[in-house]
Amino acid sequence: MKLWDKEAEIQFFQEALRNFASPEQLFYNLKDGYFAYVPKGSNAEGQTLQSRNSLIGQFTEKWSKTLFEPIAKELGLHAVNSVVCDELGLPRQSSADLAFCTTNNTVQKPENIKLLFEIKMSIVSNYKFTHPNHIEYVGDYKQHKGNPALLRSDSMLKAIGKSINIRVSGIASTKIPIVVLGNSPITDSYIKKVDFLKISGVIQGFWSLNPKPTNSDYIKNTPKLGFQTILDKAQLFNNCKELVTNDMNYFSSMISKLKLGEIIRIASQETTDIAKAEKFLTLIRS
DNA sequence: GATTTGCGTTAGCTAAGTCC
DNA sequence: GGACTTAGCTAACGCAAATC
Repeated sequence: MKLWDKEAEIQFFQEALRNFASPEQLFYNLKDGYFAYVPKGSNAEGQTLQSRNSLIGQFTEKWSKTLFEPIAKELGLHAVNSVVCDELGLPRQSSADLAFCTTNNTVQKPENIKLLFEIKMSIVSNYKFTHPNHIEYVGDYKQHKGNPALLRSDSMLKAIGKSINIRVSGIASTKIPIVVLGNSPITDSYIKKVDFLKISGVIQGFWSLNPKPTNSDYIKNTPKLGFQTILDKAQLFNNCKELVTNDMNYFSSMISKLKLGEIIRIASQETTDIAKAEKFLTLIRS
């Protein structure tokens, strides 16, 4: 299976049309024909397409599961959609889109979840539909009005908010890496933020699974790799392996140097480095 | 120096769907 | 039936750079 590309987007439309969806559910019905997005310079004629949302959401979540399944297997894990875990603030109504777990169940204990993914993917480029089932590429994301995936500020904020929500749900979440998956680049205004989110440990990365979203310029990676464009499956595998095999711990605080120094002094009395770290983590959370 | 333009963001709305 | 989720669009606003 390949990474995200035009064929994946065309496949989505054709599958949806074959199964149940009408052209009106999937495309803007404009003067010049049916379009996935409103081209720049065109008028939306009052339309705001809603009917595609849940369809593309379901498609990208299943698509991601299929892409990650062999990777999970290689690491001795299962790729599971819609994971529920109350201790992590993931109820049934707002489950994790995708996760690597030790079992294939939807309802999971925190200790069996090894990696959490939040998926923020959409149709990226623009396409024109003509009856009965012809779909033609008409331009990249710079040529239409809509902002796909991670280029939308509210998608970024939603992903960050959901991750924070997990991080503040309790210490059970501190051992689980969180990754946001997209299929577009990010905007300039989020470059510093994604790097800071990675350095501070809140989110381990924003990964675009779309190696070539446009032929013109786009942000491929940020300086600290808070955002990365995934170019091949080997890179994807290595990234996942690193997150799953390193025994990592998230911690955060807002304390005085005096208090911090005290914690370090007490922790450093332990004999081994691991024991020092464990003592430090206990103290900083108390 | 004043005005225009562009960008990023928030608030609010929409339609379709899920869950309880 | 009600609460909530989702992604897209519009209106409005603040701000700063560009232009007149």
